[in-house]
Amino acid sequence: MYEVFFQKFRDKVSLTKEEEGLIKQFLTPKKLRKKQYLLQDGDVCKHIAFVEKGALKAYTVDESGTEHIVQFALEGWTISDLYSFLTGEPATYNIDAVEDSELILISKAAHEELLQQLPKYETYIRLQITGAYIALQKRLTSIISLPLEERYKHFTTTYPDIAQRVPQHMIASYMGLTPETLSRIRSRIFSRK
Amino acid sequence: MYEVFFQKFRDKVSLTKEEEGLIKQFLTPKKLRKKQYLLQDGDVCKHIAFVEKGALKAYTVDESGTEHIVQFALEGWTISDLYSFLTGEPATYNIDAVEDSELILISKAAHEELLQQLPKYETYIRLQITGAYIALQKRLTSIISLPLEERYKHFTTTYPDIAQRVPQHMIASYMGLTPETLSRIRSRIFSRK
DNA sequence: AAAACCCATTGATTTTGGTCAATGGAAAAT
DNA sequence: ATTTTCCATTGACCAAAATCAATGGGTTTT
Repeated sequence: MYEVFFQKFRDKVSLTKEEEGLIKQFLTPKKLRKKQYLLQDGDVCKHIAFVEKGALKAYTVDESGTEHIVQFALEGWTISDLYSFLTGEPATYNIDAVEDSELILISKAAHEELLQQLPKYETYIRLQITGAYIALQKRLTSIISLPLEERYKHFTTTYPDIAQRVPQHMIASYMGLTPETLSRIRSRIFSRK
Repeated sequence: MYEVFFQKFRDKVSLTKEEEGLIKQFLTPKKLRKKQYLLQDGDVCKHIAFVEKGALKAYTVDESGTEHIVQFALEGWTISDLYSFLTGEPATYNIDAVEDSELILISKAAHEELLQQLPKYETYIRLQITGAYIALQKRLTSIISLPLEERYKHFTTTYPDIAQRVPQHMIASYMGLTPETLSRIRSRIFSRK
Protein backbone atom coordinates (compact mmCIF):
# COMPACT_ATOMS: atom_id res chain seq x y z
CA MET A 1 0.00 0.00 0.00
CA TYR A 2 2.83 2.43 0.70
CA GLU A 3 5.33 1.21 -1.86
CA VAL A 4 5.16 4.06 -4.32
CA PHE A 5 5.20 6.65 -1.57
CA PHE A 6 8.36 5.36 0.09
CA GLN A 7 9.97 4.72 -3.26
CA LYS A 8 9.52 8.38 -4.16
CA PHE A 9 10.63 9.42 -0.70
CA ARG A 10 13.82 7.39 -0.91
CA ASP A 11 14.54 8.82 -4.36
CA LYS A 12 14.99 12.12 -2.53
CA VAL A 13 16.12 11.21 0.99
CA SER A 14 17.42 7.90 2.36
CA LEU A 15 15.45 6.34 5.21
CA THR A 16 16.07 3.70 7.88
CA LYS A 17 13.38 1.13 8.63
CA GLU A 18 12.68 2.89 11.92
CA GLU A 19 12.16 6.23 10.23
CA GLU A 20 9.90 4.59 7.71
CA GLY A 21 7.87 3.11 10.54
CA LEU A 22 7.61 6.48 12.25
CA ILE A 23 6.34 8.12 9.09
CA LYS A 24 3.84 5.35 8.43
CA GLN A 25 2.07 6.18 11.68
CA PHE A 26 1.17 9.57 10.30
CA LEU A 27 -0.19 8.36 6.96
CA THR A 28 -3.81 7.51 6.18
CA PRO A 29 -4.72 5.41 3.16
CA LYS A 30 -7.84 6.26 1.21
CA LYS A 31 -9.56 4.88 -1.86
CA LEU A 32 -11.51 7.01 -4.25
CA ARG A 33 -13.89 5.91 -6.99
CA LYS A 34 -13.85 7.58 -10.39
CA LYS A 35 -15.61 10.98 -10.26
CA GLN A 36 -15.56 11.12 -6.44
CA TYR A 37 -14.39 14.35 -4.87
CA LEU A 38 -11.32 14.59 -2.73
CA LEU A 39 -11.89 18.30 -2.20
CA GLN A 40 -14.64 20.74 -3.10
CA ASP A 41 -14.28 24.42 -3.78
CA GLY A 42 -15.15 26.27 -0.57
CA ASP A 43 -14.12 23.52 1.84
CA VAL A 44 -10.81 23.73 3.66
CA CYS A 45 -8.15 21.42 2.25
CA LYS A 46 -7.36 19.12 5.15
CA HIS A 47 -4.80 16.84 3.53
CA ILE A 48 -1.97 16.55 1.11
CA ALA A 49 -2.75 13.54 -1.08
CA PHE A 50 -0.11 11.29 -2.54
CA VAL A 51 -1.30 9.15 -5.45
CA GLU A 52 -0.34 5.49 -5.05
CA LYS A 53 -2.53 4.39 -7.93
CA GLY A 54 -4.96 6.04 -10.31
CA ALA A 55 -5.34 9.60 -11.52
CA LEU A 56 -6.83 12.80 -10.11
CA LYS A 57 -7.36 16.32 -11.35
CA ALA A 58 -7.57 19.73 -9.68
CA TYR A 59 -9.75 22.35 -11.38
CA THR A 60 -11.78 25.49 -11.09
CA VAL A 61 -15.31 25.94 -12.42
CA ASP A 62 -16.30 29.31 -13.89
CA GLU A 63 -19.72 31.00 -13.92
CA SER A 64 -20.62 29.29 -17.19
CA GLY A 65 -19.93 25.91 -15.56
CA THR A 66 -16.79 25.19 -17.59
CA GLU A 67 -14.01 23.27 -15.86
CA HIS A 68 -10.46 24.63 -16.03
CA ILE A 69 -7.97 21.96 -15.08
CA VAL A 70 -5.03 23.26 -13.04
CA GLN A 71 -3.22 20.00 -12.42
CA PHE A 72 -3.25 16.29 -13.06
CA ALA A 73 -1.72 13.80 -10.63
CA LEU A 74 -0.85 10.22 -11.54
CA GLU A 75 1.00 7.60 -9.48
CA GLY A 76 3.88 9.14 -7.59
CA TRP A 77 2.48 12.66 -7.71
CA THR A 78 1.07 14.78 -4.93
CA ILE A 79 -2.05 16.89 -5.12
CA SER A 80 -3.78 19.40 -2.83
CA ASP A 81 -4.90 22.99 -2.62
CA LEU A 82 -1.66 23.92 -0.94
CA TYR A 83 -2.71 27.47 -0.16
CA SER A 84 -5.85 26.29 1.59
CA PHE A 85 -3.92 23.51 3.35
CA LEU A 86 -1.34 25.89 4.75
CA THR A 87 -3.55 28.85 5.62
CA GLY A 88 -6.85 27.19 6.50
CA GLU A 89 -8.65 29.44 4.00
CA PRO A 90 -11.41 27.87 1.87
CA ALA A 91 -10.11 26.07 -1.18
CA THR A 92 -10.44 27.60 -4.63
CA TYR A 93 -9.99 24.29 -6.42
CA ASN A 94 -12.01 21.13 -6.76
CA ILE A 95 -10.12 17.86 -6.78
CA ASP A 96 -11.65 14.61 -7.99
CA ALA A 97 -10.71 11.20 -9.33
CA VAL A 98 -10.29 10.71 -13.05
CA GLU A 99 -9.94 6.96 -12.42
CA ASP A 100 -10.48 4.72 -9.39
CA SER A 101 -7.55 5.68 -7.20
CA GLU A 102 -5.62 4.82 -4.07
CA LEU A 103 -4.26 7.71 -2.07
CA ILE A 104 -2.11 8.32 0.95
CA LEU A 105 -3.23 11.31 2.99
CA ILE A 106 -1.13 13.52 5.23
CA SER A 107 -3.16 15.73 7.53
CA LYS A 108 -2.07 19.18 8.64
CA ALA A 109 -1.35 17.86 12.14
CA ALA A 110 0.69 14.97 10.75
CA HIS A 111 2.56 17.32 8.44
CA GLU A 112 3.53 19.64 11.26
CA GLU A 113 4.43 16.81 13.57
CA LEU A 114 6.68 15.24 10.95
CA LEU A 115 8.36 18.57 10.24
CA GLN A 116 9.13 18.82 13.97
CA GLN A 117 10.22 15.27 14.58
CA LEU A 118 12.08 14.35 11.45
CA PRO A 119 14.46 16.72 9.64
CA LYS A 120 14.51 14.32 6.71
CA TYR A 121 10.81 14.93 6.23
CA GLU A 122 11.46 18.63 5.84
CA THR A 123 14.12 17.85 3.27
CA TYR A 124 11.70 15.59 1.42
CA ILE A 125 9.06 18.31 1.38
CA ARG A 126 11.56 20.92 0.27
CA LEU A 127 12.74 18.81 -2.66
CA GLN A 128 9.22 17.81 -3.54
CA ILE A 129 7.92 21.37 -3.68
CA THR A 130 11.02 22.48 -5.56
CA GLY A 131 10.36 19.90 -8.25
CA ALA A 132 6.74 20.96 -8.45
CA TYR A 133 7.78 24.60 -8.78
CA ILE A 134 10.18 23.87 -11.61
CA ALA A 135 7.60 21.78 -13.46
CA LEU A 136 5.05 24.55 -13.07
CA GLN A 137 7.48 27.17 -14.31
CA LYS A 138 8.18 25.09 -17.40
CA ARG A 139 4.49 24.76 -18.06
CA LEU A 140 4.02 28.49 -17.72
CA THR A 141 6.94 29.15 -20.02
CA SER A 142 5.48 26.90 -22.68
CA ILE A 143 2.15 28.71 -22.39
CA ILE A 144 3.54 32.20 -22.84
CA SER A 145 6.25 31.40 -25.38
CA LEU A 146 5.20 28.52 -27.63
CA PRO A 147 2.60 28.52 -30.41
CA LEU A 148 -0.30 26.15 -29.77
CA GLU A 149 0.93 23.30 -31.89
CA GLU A 150 4.34 23.30 -30.19
CA ARG A 151 2.68 23.52 -26.82
CA TYR A 152 0.69 20.40 -27.48
CA LYS A 153 3.78 18.53 -28.66
CA HIS A 154 5.66 19.74 -25.60
CA PHE A 155 2.87 18.44 -23.41
CA THR A 156 2.69 15.01 -25.04
CA THR A 157 6.45 14.50 -24.86
CA THR A 158 6.70 15.77 -21.28
CA TYR A 159 3.70 13.78 -20.03
CA PRO A 160 3.08 10.89 -22.44
CA ASP A 161 1.36 8.97 -19.64
CA ILE A 162 -1.21 11.69 -19.05
CA ALA A 163 -1.76 12.16 -22.77
CA GLN A 164 -2.60 8.47 -23.10
CA ARG A 165 -4.77 7.93 -20.04
CA VAL A 166 -6.81 11.08 -19.83
CA PRO A 167 -9.71 12.03 -22.18
CA GLN A 168 -8.80 14.67 -24.71
CA HIS A 169 -11.33 17.23 -23.56
CA MET A 170 -9.57 17.28 -20.19
CA ILE A 171 -6.25 17.89 -21.86
CA ALA A 172 -7.87 20.70 -23.82
CA SER A 173 -9.07 22.18 -20.54
CA TYR A 174 -5.59 21.81 -19.04
CA MET A 175 -4.20 23.71 -22.00
CA GLY A 176 -6.84 26.41 -21.78
CA LEU A 177 -8.49 25.42 -25.07
CA THR A 178 -11.85 24.13 -26.23
CA PRO A 179 -12.01 20.44 -27.18
CA GLU A 180 -12.76 21.43 -30.78
CA THR A 181 -9.61 23.50 -31.06
CA LEU A 182 -7.44 20.73 -29.63
CA SER A 183 -8.98 18.27 -32.05
CA ARG A 184 -8.11 20.54 -34.97
CA ILE A 185 -4.56 21.02 -33.76
CA ARG A 186 -4.13 17.26 -33.58
CA SER A 187 -5.49 16.70 -37.05
CA ARG A 188 -3.13 19.38 -38.36
CA ILE A 189 -0.18 17.62 -36.73
CA PHE A 190 -1.17 14.22 -38.09
CA SER A 191 -1.84 15.36 -41.66
CA ARG A 192 1.36 17.41 -41.78
CA LYS A 193 3.61 14.48 -40.86
CA MET B 1 22.99 46.42 2.46
CA TYR B 2 21.42 43.24 3.84
CA GLU B 3 18.42 44.79 5.55
CA VAL B 4 15.71 43.63 3.18
CA PHE B 5 17.16 40.13 2.98
CA PHE B 6 17.23 39.56 6.73
CA GLN B 7 13.88 41.22 7.14
CA LYS B 8 12.34 38.71 4.73
CA PHE B 9 14.25 35.91 6.37
CA ARG B 10 13.00 36.82 9.83
CA ASP B 11 9.44 37.05 8.52
CA LYS B 12 9.72 33.31 7.98
CA VAL B 13 12.27 32.08 10.57
CA SER B 14 13.64 33.84 13.65
CA LEU B 15 17.40 34.35 13.82
CA THR B 16 19.96 35.11 16.49
CA LYS B 17 22.71 37.65 15.83
CA GLU B 18 25.22 34.81 15.59
CA GLU B 19 23.19 32.97 13.00
CA GLU B 20 22.78 36.17 11.03
CA GLY B 21 26.55 36.61 11.11
CA LEU B 22 27.08 33.08 9.90
CA ILE B 23 24.74 33.53 6.98
CA LYS B 24 26.30 36.86 6.04
CA GLN B 25 29.61 35.14 5.38
CA PHE B 26 27.99 33.21 2.56
CA LEU B 27 26.36 36.17 0.84
CA THR B 28 27.83 38.25 -1.96
CA PRO B 29 26.48 41.70 -2.78
CA LYS B 30 26.29 42.78 -6.41
CA LYS B 31 25.09 45.86 -8.24
CA LEU B 32 23.56 45.76 -11.67
CA ARG B 33 22.89 48.63 -14.05
CA LYS B 34 19.66 48.85 -16.01
CA LYS B 35 19.73 46.42 -18.97
CA GLN B 36 22.73 44.50 -17.64
CA TYR B 37 22.47 40.73 -17.67
CA LEU B 38 22.54 38.65 -14.52
CA LEU B 39 22.20 35.45 -16.54
CA GLN B 40 22.21 34.61 -20.23
CA ASP B 41 20.40 31.75 -21.92
CA GLY B 42 22.92 28.92 -22.34
CA ASP B 43 25.12 29.80 -19.37
CA VAL B 44 24.80 27.84 -16.16
CA CYS B 45 22.95 29.69 -13.41
CA LYS B 46 25.55 30.01 -10.65
CA HIS B 47 23.55 31.99 -8.10
CA ILE B 48 20.22 32.60 -6.52
CA ALA B 49 19.72 36.36 -6.51
CA PHE B 50 17.81 38.20 -3.84
CA VAL B 51 16.71 41.70 -4.82
CA GLU B 52 17.57 44.31 -2.20
CA LYS B 53 16.71 47.21 -4.48
CA GLY B 54 15.56 47.62 -8.04
CA ALA B 55 13.77 45.32 -10.46
CA LEU B 56 14.78 42.39 -12.66
CA LYS B 57 13.04 40.19 -15.18
CA ALA B 58 13.52 36.60 -16.36
CA TYR B 59 12.53 35.84 -19.96
CA THR B 60 12.93 33.64 -22.99
CA VAL B 61 13.56 34.87 -26.52
CA ASP B 62 11.92 33.03 -29.41
CA GLU B 63 13.17 32.59 -33.00
CA SER B 64 11.50 35.81 -34.09
CA GLY B 65 13.42 37.67 -31.36
CA THR B 66 10.37 38.35 -29.19
CA GLU B 67 10.86 38.36 -25.43
CA HIS B 68 8.52 36.34 -23.25
CA ILE B 69 8.74 37.40 -19.64
CA VAL B 70 8.48 34.55 -17.18
CA GLN B 71 8.98 36.46 -13.96
CA PHE B 72 9.54 39.87 -12.46
CA ALA B 73 11.41 40.38 -9.20
CA LEU B 74 11.25 43.56 -7.14
CA GLU B 75 12.69 44.28 -3.67
CA GLY B 76 12.29 41.29 -1.41
CA TRP B 77 11.92 38.77 -4.21
CA THR B 78 14.28 36.09 -5.36
CA ILE B 79 15.15 35.29 -8.95
CA SER B 80 17.17 32.58 -10.72
CA ASP B 81 16.90 29.78 -13.26
CA LEU B 82 16.30 27.31 -10.48
CA TYR B 83 16.48 24.27 -12.70
CA SER B 84 19.84 25.29 -14.07
CA PHE B 85 21.06 26.25 -10.59
CA LEU B 86 20.18 22.87 -9.12
CA THR B 87 21.18 20.61 -11.99
CA GLY B 88 24.07 22.52 -13.57
CA GLU B 89 22.33 22.31 -16.97
CA PRO B 90 22.50 25.39 -19.21
CA ALA B 91 19.88 27.98 -18.39
CA THR B 92 16.84 28.44 -20.61
CA TYR B 93 16.10 31.92 -19.31
CA ASN B 94 17.78 35.27 -19.58
CA ILE B 95 17.71 37.49 -16.52
CA ASP B 96 18.45 41.21 -16.67
CA ALA B 97 17.87 44.43 -14.77
CA VAL B 98 14.78 46.50 -15.53
CA GLU B 99 16.17 49.23 -13.26
CA ASP B 100 19.54 49.83 -11.58
CA SER B 101 19.52 47.17 -8.89
CA GLU B 102 21.28 45.87 -5.81
CA LEU B 103 21.38 42.13 -5.34
CA ILE B 104 22.52 39.57 -2.82
CA LEU B 105 23.89 36.44 -4.41
CA ILE B 106 23.97 32.94 -2.95
CA SER B 107 26.26 30.55 -4.82
CA LYS B 108 25.61 26.85 -5.16
CA ALA B 109 28.42 26.09 -2.73
CA ALA B 110 27.07 28.60 -0.21
CA HIS B 111 23.57 27.21 -0.61
CA GLU B 112 24.67 23.65 0.08
CA GLU B 113 26.87 24.69 2.96
CA LEU B 114 24.04 26.61 4.58
CA LEU B 115 21.64 23.71 4.12
CA GLN B 116 24.17 21.53 5.98
CA GLN B 117 25.12 23.90 8.73
CA LEU B 118 21.88 25.62 9.54
CA PRO B 119 18.51 23.85 9.71
CA LYS B 120 16.81 27.23 9.83
CA TYR B 121 18.17 27.96 6.39
CA GLU B 122 16.46 24.88 5.03
CA THR B 123 13.24 26.01 6.64
CA TYR B 124 13.64 29.45 5.10
CA ILE B 125 14.20 27.92 1.67
CA ARG B 126 11.26 25.58 2.06
CA LEU B 127 8.90 28.39 2.99
CA GLN B 128 10.32 30.63 0.30
CA ILE B 129 9.84 28.08 -2.48
CA THR B 130 6.41 27.17 -1.16
CA GLY B 131 5.33 30.79 -1.42
CA ALA B 132 6.73 31.01 -4.92
CA TYR B 133 4.91 27.83 -5.92
CA ILE B 134 1.58 29.08 -4.63
CA ALA B 135 2.01 32.43 -6.39
CA LEU B 136 2.85 30.66 -9.62
CA GLN B 137 -0.14 28.39 -9.34
CA LYS B 138 -2.41 31.38 -8.86
CA ARG B 139 -0.94 33.01 -11.91
CA LEU B 140 -1.48 29.88 -13.95
CA THR B 141 -5.04 29.59 -12.71
CA SER B 142 -5.78 33.15 -13.73
CA ILE B 143 -4.36 32.44 -17.19
CA ILE B 144 -6.44 29.37 -17.89
CA SER B 145 -9.65 30.45 -16.22
CA LEU B 146 -10.10 34.22 -16.47
CA PRO B 147 -11.02 36.28 -19.54
CA LEU B 148 -8.32 38.76 -20.55
CA GLU B 149 -9.84 41.81 -18.97
CA GLU B 150 -10.22 40.05 -15.62
CA ARG B 151 -6.70 38.72 -15.86
CA TYR B 152 -5.31 42.21 -16.26
CA LYS B 153 -7.32 43.47 -13.31
CA HIS B 154 -6.16 40.49 -11.27
CA PHE B 155 -2.57 41.31 -12.16
CA THR B 156 -2.80 44.99 -11.27
CA THR B 157 -4.46 44.30 -7.93
CA THR B 158 -2.07 41.47 -7.05
CA TYR B 159 1.05 43.37 -8.12
CA PRO B 160 0.25 47.09 -8.12
CA ASP B 161 3.95 47.86 -7.62
CA ILE B 162 4.98 46.00 -10.77
CA ALA B 163 2.11 47.52 -12.75
CA GLN B 164 3.34 50.98 -11.81
CA ARG B 165 7.08 50.60 -12.24
CA VAL B 166 7.40 48.43 -15.31
CA PRO B 167 6.74 49.54 -18.91
CA GLN B 168 3.47 48.26 -20.32
CA HIS B 169 4.95 46.28 -23.16
CA MET B 170 6.77 44.17 -20.56
CA ILE B 171 3.55 43.52 -18.74
CA ALA B 172 1.98 42.54 -22.05
CA SER B 173 4.83 40.10 -22.57
CA TYR B 174 4.36 38.74 -19.04
CA MET B 175 0.70 38.17 -19.84
CA GLY B 176 1.47 36.54 -23.17
CA LEU B 177 -0.08 39.37 -25.19
CA THR B 178 1.08 41.92 -27.73
CA PRO B 179 1.47 45.51 -26.48
CA GLU B 180 -1.32 46.57 -28.82
CA THR B 181 -3.79 44.13 -27.32
CA LEU B 182 -2.95 45.19 -23.77
CA SER B 183 -3.38 48.81 -24.72
CA ARG B 184 -6.84 48.08 -26.13
CA ILE B 185 -7.85 46.14 -23.03
CA ARG B 186 -6.82 49.09 -20.87
CA SER B 187 -8.76 51.58 -22.94
CA ARG B 188 -11.81 49.31 -22.71
CA ILE B 189 -11.49 49.20 -18.92
CA PHE B 190 -11.10 52.98 -18.61
CA SER B 191 -13.96 53.90 -20.93
CA ARG B 192 -16.27 51.35 -19.29
CA LYS B 193 -15.84 52.75 -15.81
C1' DA C 1 18.03 72.89 -28.34
C1' DA C 2 17.72 69.37 -31.65
C1' DA C 3 17.92 64.66 -32.82
C1' DA C 4 17.20 60.04 -31.77
C1' DC C 5 14.93 56.64 -29.44
C1' DC C 6 11.39 54.47 -26.75
C1' DC C 7 6.86 53.65 -26.02
C1' DA C 8 1.70 53.83 -25.86
C1' DT C 9 -2.09 54.39 -28.76
C1' DT C 10 -5.15 53.90 -32.75
C1' DG C 11 -6.74 52.12 -37.27
C1' DA C 12 -7.18 48.62 -41.00
C1' DT C 13 -6.67 43.94 -42.06
C1' DT C 14 -5.60 39.07 -41.35
C1' DT C 15 -5.28 35.10 -38.63
C1' DT C 16 -6.64 32.26 -35.04
C1' DG C 17 -9.47 30.26 -31.79
C1' DG C 18 -14.37 30.06 -29.99
C1' DT C 19 -19.23 29.01 -30.59
C1' DC C 20 -23.02 26.48 -32.34
C1' DA C 21 -24.57 22.41 -34.44
C1' DA C 22 -24.55 17.84 -36.36
C1' DT C 23 -22.53 13.12 -36.87
C1' DG C 24 -20.79 8.70 -35.73
C1' DG C 25 -18.40 5.59 -32.85
C1' DA C 26 -17.24 3.53 -28.51
C1' DA C 27 -18.13 2.55 -23.88
C1' DA C 28 -21.25 2.06 -20.08
C1' DA C 29 -25.76 1.24 -18.17
C1' DT C 30 -30.03 -1.15 -18.16
C1' DA D 1 -28.67 -7.08 -26.50
C1' DT D 2 -30.15 -2.60 -26.75
C1' DT D 3 -30.37 1.84 -25.23
C1' DT D 4 -27.97 5.74 -23.26
C1' DT D 5 -24.29 8.51 -22.45
C1' DC D 6 -19.94 10.24 -23.46
C1' DC D 7 -16.65 11.81 -26.54
C1' DA D 8 -13.89 13.10 -30.73
C1' DT D 9 -14.41 15.02 -35.06
C1' DT D 10 -15.95 18.18 -38.70
C1' DG D 11 -18.28 22.21 -40.77
C1' DA D 12 -20.10 26.96 -40.93
C1' DC D 13 -19.91 31.13 -38.80
C1' DC D 14 -18.42 34.65 -35.42
C1' DA D 15 -15.43 37.01 -32.12
C1' DA D 16 -11.07 38.08 -30.46
C1' DA D 17 -6.25 38.78 -30.78
C1' DA D 18 -2.17 39.30 -33.91
C1' DT D 19 -0.05 41.79 -37.40
C1' DC D 20 1.15 45.72 -40.08
C1' DA D 21 1.48 50.48 -40.17
C1' DA D 22 1.31 55.22 -38.77
C1' DT D 23 1.25 58.90 -35.18
C1' DG D 24 2.62 61.62 -31.39
C1' DG D 25 4.22 62.29 -26.73
C1' DG D 26 8.15 61.71 -23.62
C1' DT D 27 12.87 60.75 -22.48
C1' DT D 28 17.36 60.47 -23.19
C1' DT D 29 21.41 61.55 -25.99
C1' DT D 30 24.37 64.45 -28.19
